[in-house]
Amino acid sequence: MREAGKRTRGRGTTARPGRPRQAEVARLAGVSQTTVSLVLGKKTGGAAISEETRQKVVGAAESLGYVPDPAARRLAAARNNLLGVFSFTATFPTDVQHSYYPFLVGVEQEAAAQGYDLVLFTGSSPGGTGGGTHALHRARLADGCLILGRHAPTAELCRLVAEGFPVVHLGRRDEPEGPAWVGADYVSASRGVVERLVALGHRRIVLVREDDEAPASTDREQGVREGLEEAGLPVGPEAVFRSADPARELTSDRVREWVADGVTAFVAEETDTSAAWRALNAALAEAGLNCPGDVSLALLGSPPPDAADGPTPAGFDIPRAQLGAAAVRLLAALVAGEQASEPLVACTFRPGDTLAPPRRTSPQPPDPLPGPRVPGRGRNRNTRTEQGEPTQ
Amino acid sequence: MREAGKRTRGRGTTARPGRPRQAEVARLAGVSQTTVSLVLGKKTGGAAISEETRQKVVGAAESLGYVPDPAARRLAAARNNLLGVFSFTATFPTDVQHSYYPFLVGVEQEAAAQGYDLVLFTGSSPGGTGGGTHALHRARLADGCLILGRHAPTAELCRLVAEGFPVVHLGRRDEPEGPAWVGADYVSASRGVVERLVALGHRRIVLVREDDEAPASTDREQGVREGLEEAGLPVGPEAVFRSADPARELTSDRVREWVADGVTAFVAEETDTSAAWRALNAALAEAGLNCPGDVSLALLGSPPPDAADGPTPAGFDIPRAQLGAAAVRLLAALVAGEQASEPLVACTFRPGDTLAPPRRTSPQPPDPLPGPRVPGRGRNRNTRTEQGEPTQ
DNA sequence: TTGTATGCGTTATCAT
DNA sequence: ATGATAACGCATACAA
Repeated sequence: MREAGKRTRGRGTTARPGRPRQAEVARLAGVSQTTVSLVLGKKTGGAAISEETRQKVVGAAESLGYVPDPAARRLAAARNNLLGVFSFTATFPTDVQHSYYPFLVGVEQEAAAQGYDLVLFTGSSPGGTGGGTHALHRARLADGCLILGRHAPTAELCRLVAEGFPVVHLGRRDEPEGPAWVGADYVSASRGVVERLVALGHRRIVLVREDDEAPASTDREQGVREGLEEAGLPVGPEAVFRSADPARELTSDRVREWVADGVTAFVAEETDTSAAWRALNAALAEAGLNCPGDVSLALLGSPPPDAADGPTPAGFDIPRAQLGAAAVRLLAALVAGEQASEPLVACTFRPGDTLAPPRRTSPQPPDPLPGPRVPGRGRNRNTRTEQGEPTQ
Repeated sequence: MREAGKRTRGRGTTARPGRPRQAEVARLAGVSQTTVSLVLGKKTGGAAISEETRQKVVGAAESLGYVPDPAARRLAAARNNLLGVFSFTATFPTDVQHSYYPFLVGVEQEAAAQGYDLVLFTGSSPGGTGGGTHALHRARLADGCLILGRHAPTAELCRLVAEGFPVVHLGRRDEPEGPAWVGADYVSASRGVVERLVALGHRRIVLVREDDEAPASTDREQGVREGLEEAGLPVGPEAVFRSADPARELTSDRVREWVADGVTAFVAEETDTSAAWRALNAALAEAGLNCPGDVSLALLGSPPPDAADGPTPAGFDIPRAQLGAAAVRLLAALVAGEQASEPLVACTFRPGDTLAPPRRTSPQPPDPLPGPRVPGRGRNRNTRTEQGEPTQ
């Protein structure tokens, strides 16, 4: 049935006119298609190919303007060199501030380096093929998949993971059976900040944070606690001020009280809103305390863009590009069947200009580093924030 | 030869564990693979499929998490719902200023709306499968492809186009056989700016531009000329100051001369460097002329970000997101085999605060509007910029 | 060293 | 209304 060449070409909707195939190159070069594949694929594969045939093939290919068909290549190779990127808010929101752009910088670079292209799954927006909660199904189109937003449908996600599909989440996750992830090492970074303060001579340091259970928050607190503990400083409740509404509850009176009580440095967590940081600055200003002089300040994260003109707060920056790159590396490793290693990426310390040694007028005894001194009403230091080391 | 199932799986380097295929869906549903393809492909193809089998198939596919393999689909000459994005500088450069981000905003939105996912081909960076000048080859994995940078290898590009592969370039192109494109309507926008100036009473207007042959430059000039002509104002060489090095050649003396000669308004083109605009401002400042008072100023484009604190220059903004969206719409149309329509996207006028009526002290006769002023838009006789409508 | 045969997953044609 | 079967273009185990 079917005469030769009956409908050999132009079957599909996208008729591809004269694209030369390996077979034609082969004919022109007087060799077999296999040889063409071998030569053009550069796969010396242990064996060699006579320089003569190689030349013939290359010449023929060139004169025909042969280019390999990626679809065919990928179909045959059983991989498509595609890494999916899933963001459960728009990947490119109109407000650049909240975008994943900084991560994408690293993602793209590393993907290119690893030889992958990126598939941007156009979010959970309607109109997409999958649509809605089933959006994740399209992920299988790629060799593996990167999750960006925090609002991925957990069930779907875990299903993918359970089925062995390589998935990496950008940002920490706590599910035991959840996807692999990479995240910033907030604990170490925060501890490092406290260490600097201690090194400068500060002995009473207060962390100001919002009332949030996000890992990003609890990690920072743990880091601060570790730093304090390490220096033998009190880690009791008086070391942390936690408020759901810092703007109102963090008053100038409260600040004055702290300072009178011997506090010489404040550390604020950084969040979407920077509420803690803003409130702290406002309260200090209202209390008439200025920053490097009267008290030292540090911000556990990058300053909000609208504060670009003030003094640069000391603290740390999240290496977003590196995080993106790390995520891609991890994903590539998973795709290749290798095992993943360290999911944490170190933050970089930002000296800023809000740090100084404490005023000597404070009521602190000038003793160096006191031992594990547990102050009067100190509850025990319960550093166990219990989120455990990442298992990935 | 070859026993059945001898090496059916795991041939490739990256064995993808359980990526379900249509055959497995078929087995689970108790039908043939063909039926699965029919059902999942929604191709009613003349025949119908019993609702019962359809349900079985859909159910099986869903429970298996089946997703069609894009490569296979492509190879079989079908569509992917994948749109390629090719940027010939990094898609996400570290310097956000120069990025395609604003375009991508629209691209993503419109792609989602049209039901496409995006494939970001990781630039011309080495390490990519194709690498170097052959980077464009990978495009064929998608149904069509968007070109972002200005440095795409023209030959390859035209080849794709010649072979009937849907390609849309973001930004004007002049090749007759080149890809379809969408671009900002600089001509109309520039003409509009001149019209405003004229409406304010300006009769002597000078365009300051760099020495560049890019369409973006010549279009602006043409728009200005059209605006002048329309108002019956002189469009001779004295209306355009063109310089390869405005910073040096656009002196304060030159500016004073113009003003003495009756010039009351300047229009500067906007480029990468904003050289014309900067030079103009510098010269005016040095000449002691201030802006809305002594002369009116307009900028044919968006002001450079580092000028954010000065007065907002009047002029127009390029609706980048809309451009991106328009590009996707066009590409989708091409993929669907439809014909393309209007490649130009209108810019939005920016009033700014650098415009005012001319000083009455100038030697202009206060006569109203001389000449054939056509107030309406008469949108073209136009744009005879000769790049013709895209032939796609 | 080169050629032969076969499969990758899908769509499309033609039989049933 | 379904099921075989043949491509699509390339890569590879295996034979020569």
